[in-house]
Amino acid sequence: MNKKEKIGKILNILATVYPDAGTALIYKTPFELMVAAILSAQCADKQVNRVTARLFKKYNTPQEFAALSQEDLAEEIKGCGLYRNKSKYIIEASRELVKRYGGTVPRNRSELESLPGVGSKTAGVVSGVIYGSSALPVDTHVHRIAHRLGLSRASNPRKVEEELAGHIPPHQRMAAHHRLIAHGRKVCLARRPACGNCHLVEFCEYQPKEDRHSCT
DNA sequence: AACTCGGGGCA
DNA sequence: TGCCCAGAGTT
Repeated sequence: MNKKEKIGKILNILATVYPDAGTALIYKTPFELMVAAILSAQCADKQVNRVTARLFKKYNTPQEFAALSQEDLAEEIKGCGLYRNKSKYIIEASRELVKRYGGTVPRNRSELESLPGVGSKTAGVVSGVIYGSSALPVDTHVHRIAHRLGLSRASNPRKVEEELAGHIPPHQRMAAHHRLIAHGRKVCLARRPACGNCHLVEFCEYQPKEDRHSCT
């Protein structure tokens, strides 16, 4: 079985186990999606949704966010952690959007990554949605699972993405992203993976140690 | 490569 | 209570 077949089988299994993964990630505009993606760092979606529901009733555009002070926005986004960093990133990114992109969110990943607070994973999510899911953002979960399944040995997330995406049709990549994350949170945990409940054991090269459970 | 930011979820 | 995050920037 070559790697393409292996990935295909894995994604088919994940599709049956996590059919609805990622369907809640819907925002009205690319800009609101970008703000939500920045807020998502190290924070569960549930909290992000609670904060953004409140936040977007007051402000919706890059122009409005660009006019806020960091202190004011920090107060608005309390509840999903890292609020000082995130408020700074969101305001500076908004100002950059107004200044360089006419208040629109760029669709190019390298342009997105040049924005404050927008790194590899966030840029991948934003451009993935805008591009109709051609990206396969690699976060810590996707990264860890790719290693355990023997799908990539790279340490750079973008390199991992290249190796995976090459074997996945463009329109299936974002779904794969969300399903791998769902699997990483529920079963393929970083510390104590629930290998007994895993549907992918036949493809997995990872053997948890007796008393120590490292990442790779 | 290691460190910082941070509140909420969960055992 | 302590431990752990659906990251990104800095040193």
